[in-house]
Amino acid sequence: MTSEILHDPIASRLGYLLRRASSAMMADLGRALGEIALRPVEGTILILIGANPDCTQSDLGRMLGIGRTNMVPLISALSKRGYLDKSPVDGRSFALTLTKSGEEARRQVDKIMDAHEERFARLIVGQDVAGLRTALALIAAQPEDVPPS
Amino acid sequence: MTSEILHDPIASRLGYLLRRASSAMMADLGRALGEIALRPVEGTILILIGANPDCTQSDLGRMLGIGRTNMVPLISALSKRGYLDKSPVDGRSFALTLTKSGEEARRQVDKIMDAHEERFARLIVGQDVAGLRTALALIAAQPEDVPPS
DNA sequence: TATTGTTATACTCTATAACTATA
DNA sequence: TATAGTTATAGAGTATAACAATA
Repeated sequence: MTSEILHDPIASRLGYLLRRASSAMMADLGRALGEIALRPVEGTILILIGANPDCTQSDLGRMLGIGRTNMVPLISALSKRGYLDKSPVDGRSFALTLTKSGEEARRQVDKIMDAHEERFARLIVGQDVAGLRTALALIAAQPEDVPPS
Repeated sequence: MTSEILHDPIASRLGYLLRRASSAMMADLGRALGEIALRPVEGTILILIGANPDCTQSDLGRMLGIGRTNMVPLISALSKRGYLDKSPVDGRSFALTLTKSGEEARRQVDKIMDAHEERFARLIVGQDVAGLRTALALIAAQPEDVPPS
């Protein structure tokens, strides 16, 4: 068993390659963002609020494909940590903005994500990166992406 | 908020594209394999045992990046379902083979996975699919992939 | 001493149902 | 009637510690 050569008819499947590549890259980002005690999804939320001040947590959920119930603890944690301000605008929703320290964290996330991307870009230098992005975007655009309301 | 145009500075990140593409493709495979009441990981295990008769569950775990503790319920479920035979070879490990119905299930999985891949191949026709595979394999080969012993 | 299989456990991620308040 | 936020809960997926039997 251990001494035998195992062959892997699954390794050539596009879906499996995608899953393993995604997993490797997410693990790297998780390690990198661990330096500032943020998870990838939390870093992403800071970036998105920075780019879309006064958006709601439902807006973020729609962008990220995360159901509104699962947004609650995410926004709550970032808020308790002093990174977010929630100002009622609607009576039922809150406009989200970054606090001073939230903006500082966002800047660090951006820097960490840039370095993370650069590490992987070096791996695939010589490949058609633009084509890779196009192909991934086409695949990602497939429905699935119909998260719970 | 809802009427505003939200912009998404994260959508251009390679890691995010990978994650969304992987998620979309896994969801599609999950739906497709749902027809025979198997999850992607279970279908994959049937394929791998078919290609590697007499392998152990630890062998499979190493191939898939799944820790040995988490292999237990997977193999147990497929075995209870009558898809696997476990024959002791070692005193401490079992040689896994497909039963008649396991082999039949494996054939169906293969067919379903072929159709699933074909659906997505059509999406990216015209793109450099070989280059895509190469890039994904390079990314997937990054460590991470150091699962618990 | 290292490996295989196992149990128990815990944490994250994701999904559903049900509720309140508001538009 | 639809939407925003919330709570509670359940199911995957993944991780660690600890143990017994075997190599």
